[in-house]
Formats: sequence, structure tokens, C-alpha cells
Amino acid sequence: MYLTRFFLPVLRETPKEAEIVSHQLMLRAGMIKQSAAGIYSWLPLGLKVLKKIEQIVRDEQNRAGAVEVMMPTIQSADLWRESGRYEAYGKEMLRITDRQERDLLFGPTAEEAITSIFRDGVKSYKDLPKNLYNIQWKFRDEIRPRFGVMRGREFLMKDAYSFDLTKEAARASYQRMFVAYLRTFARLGLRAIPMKADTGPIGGDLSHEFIILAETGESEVFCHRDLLEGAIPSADTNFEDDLSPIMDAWTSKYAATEDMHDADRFKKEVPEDARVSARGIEVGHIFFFGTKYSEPMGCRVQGPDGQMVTLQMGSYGVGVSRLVGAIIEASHDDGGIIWPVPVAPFEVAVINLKAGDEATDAVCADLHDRLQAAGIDVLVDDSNERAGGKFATMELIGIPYQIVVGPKGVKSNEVEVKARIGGDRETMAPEAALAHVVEEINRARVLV
RNA sequence: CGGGGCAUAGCUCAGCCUGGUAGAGCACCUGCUUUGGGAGCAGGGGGUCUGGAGUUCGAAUCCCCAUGCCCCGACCA
Repeated sequence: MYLTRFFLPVLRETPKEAEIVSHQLMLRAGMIKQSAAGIYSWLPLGLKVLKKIEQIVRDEQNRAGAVEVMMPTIQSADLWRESGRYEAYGKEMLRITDRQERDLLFGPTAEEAITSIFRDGVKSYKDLPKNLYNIQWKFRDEIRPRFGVMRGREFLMKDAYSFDLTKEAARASYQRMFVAYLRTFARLGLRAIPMKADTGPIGGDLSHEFIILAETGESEVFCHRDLLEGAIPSADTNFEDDLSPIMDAWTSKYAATEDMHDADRFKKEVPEDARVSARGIEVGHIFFFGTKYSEPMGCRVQGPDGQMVTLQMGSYGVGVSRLVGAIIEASHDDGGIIWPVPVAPFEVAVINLKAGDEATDAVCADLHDRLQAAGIDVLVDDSNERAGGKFATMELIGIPYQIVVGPKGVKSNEVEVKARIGGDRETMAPEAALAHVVEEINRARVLV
């Protein structure tokens, strides 16, 4: 992609409505534009990041054996009357009436929709276990949206729902998602820590929030330092195996958000030098809720003995659009965003310091074509901007690698390669620069 | 929903108190000079001053009513 063809409305100054750094940087980098409170348009740069995150989430759901569906964003009120939540949900639910005076709503979540699909499609225990997920736009009419996409009213979310015959089987389903989440967040370049969460009326130990540490996190969190270095299950993990050892390893050490924090236990169980207390952002939440929806909605199958059994369900959410902001919160500096390679909108920026200079243009075009052929997402800055402006923009939008091509260097067959992280610069031949960034990027892509 | 604040050019803001027909910086367009870490000079385009209703000869400015957005709180993927 060439910058002169792309749409990248960057702002030099920070719009005053943005409070936290991710919101400020997303606006300045031309990733989003606010349309109404908590509702945003995704501009090309932001959309590229969103899509990359979405694809990694999808990839790991599929790996764990979940199956994707897509459902309507507009749902029928009748469906929600079945579960009893139409009345219970409150003003956060955006209610709509159509021309026939039928009650509709813009889905804030998908338990009802998915349960109704599942119950009509599965009648035998032989069809279990199953896990269906969707990645869709949801709407919650929050009293006070804020922090940009971190807490918008409209948001892209992945919700998975597991269906099992027994609680034991449901536990195994839960563990599969637990492992999938460890891998998902690691692949996004994040270190997410599963923390014990409130299970609500159901009780038990099957509810975890996945938290990433960031200064601007919404809640205070406490955990054992070892969890910051926990082992990520490898790509060849067999999801048919017993995953208890992995989950046990991750849940045996203290980790809790402020709601669940027990200061005495924390002191007793965690040595002083291993105590981490920080602020955290919730990027995922998984929980087992038994028959909360399957019971009222009649989601049952016939068991081996011919008796009808109400299914045990769990739900597993990832805030996809929120993750865009969360990653920025966790990865930025004074110059702007620092994208982890797997989610970077472009992996390499080729900066043409003198667009219009024949030799410089030729080197840039060659790099562009060969990077693209190598499967690298490349953006060539072929604008007439001055050098300083180009550097500042690429730094702002956080492209992991820059190849700087100028007329002086071209004469001596040299370009400069610069890494966004650390800012190291190295001069080398264009050939070497190409090989270098391709190697670095391929390495960064297969971290887990 | 309670409390507070703001609304003037794409962005950041001045002008409002004390009414007289709209400004700056950045961005944008033209030209010249420049060109390796957000250049300089000259010229130029762009505004229903959030909306409505008042007071007045005259309203961005004063009065009233709406609306939108932001912040604090309760709520929250």
C-alpha cells in the first residue's frame, strides 16, 4: 500500500474529549472517528488492527474446537421473555419497535439467541459436547461510555457458548476455553493473567477474568509474580487431552481483582517479593453458568438412558474492539503506539525521503513489491511530507519496522532499518534490509 | 440518573465580562526557497459562531429553552 492512496487522517494535536492514552492515540493515528457517545467509525488503519485481532481470536477458537456462527444483531423481545431477561435487563438494553409495533432489541449479548439455535438443532447426548461462538457487534446503552473503544456502547465481541451433558464435561469445555484464551492473548502480544472472578449465584470455581496489566486499568489487581512469566500452551496442544494440569498450573497461584481480593490470603500465600499489585484491564471473561438459560429455555437432549437432560452451559467472552485500546494501553511511548507485530496494521513502513527522485522511488517500489510478495504488510510513505513529519507519523501509528530510503543513501546502495521498539537504527544495503525485516517479522509472528 | 464543565475553521484555542457584522497557531491550496528527525517567505480558500426563541437599530457576545459532548459518582465486556 502507498500512503498517497491510503486514508490516514492523522492529527497533530490531541482532541480534547480523549482522556486516556489509547483513546488519544487512536484518534491521532486516524484509527477511529467518534460518531456519537461511545459509538465509533473504524477508519482504515483501525479496521486493519481490529481485523487482525479478530482473526487471531477466531483462529484460536477454531483450534480449541469451537464452531463459528453469525446471528442477527437485532433480536426479538420474545426470545428474551423466554429467559426472563427482557424485563430484568434494564435500560442498558436498547429496545426498538418496528413498524408492526413488534418489540425488538439490539443484542447486548447472545445467550438467548444461541441457546434457541442450539436447542432446536440438537436432540441427543451423542451430539455433545459442542461449543458455538460468534464475533459480532453488540450494543449496551451504558450510562456513561468513556475511554474510547475501551468502554463504548457499540462494541465487537467474541462470545462462545459450550453445551455439555454433565458438569464434569462442562468443566472440560471450560478448560479448553481457558487454554484457548492463554494462547489467544499471548499471540496478540499480551500477557493476560487469569484471575478468579465472581461466579454470581451459581458458585463454584469456574469463573475467570483475563486481565492485562496497564497503568490506566479500570480496577486494582493482585497476583503472584510468577504468573507474569507463566508458560503458554504450545500450538500442538491436544484439546482432546485432559487440560487440568495446564489450568491447575495457572490457577494454583494467587490472582484476584479488587472485588475478589483477600488481603490476608494474599499475604499468607505470596512471599513479599513476589507480590504484584497493579491496575488491570479485563480483556476476557469465562464462566460456567450451568442451567441458567437452558432450564427456562428448554434446552435439553435425551441422555443414554432415554431421560431428558437439561444442558450445562458456559460462556466465554473476549472484548475484541476493547482489545485494540487495551493493547495500546499496554504498548506505547511518548512518540505513539508500539504495535506488537501480530496485530500491527502494517508490519513495515518504507519511508521515501524524496518522493519524485527517480532512483529513490525505484528502490522504494522494489522494496514494496518484494515485501508484499513475501507476505509482509507494507506501507510506503510516498508523500511529499518532510522527513521529520514522516518519521513522526510512522512512530505515531506504531509500525514495527521502518526502512528509510533517501537519495544520499541510494547513491551508496544503503538504506536505514529502524525498529519501533527500542528505536535501534542500522544502515545496510536494501537487499540486506529486506532479508532482515522479513526474518524479524516472521520470527515475531510465530511466538506461540 | 445525581453533581460539575464545555460547545467559535479539519485539530488546538482566543474573542464573550463591557453588543457594532469573526481571529490566531497547526492543517489545507498556489508560488518561490528549502529538503535525513513535525522548515521559511509570500499569497489564498474554508465558519448556519450547536439549535430554537427573545431583548436590541444591531447578538458569537445579553436573557430563556432545547440538544450534543466531556469530567466526577453509581454501573460495566
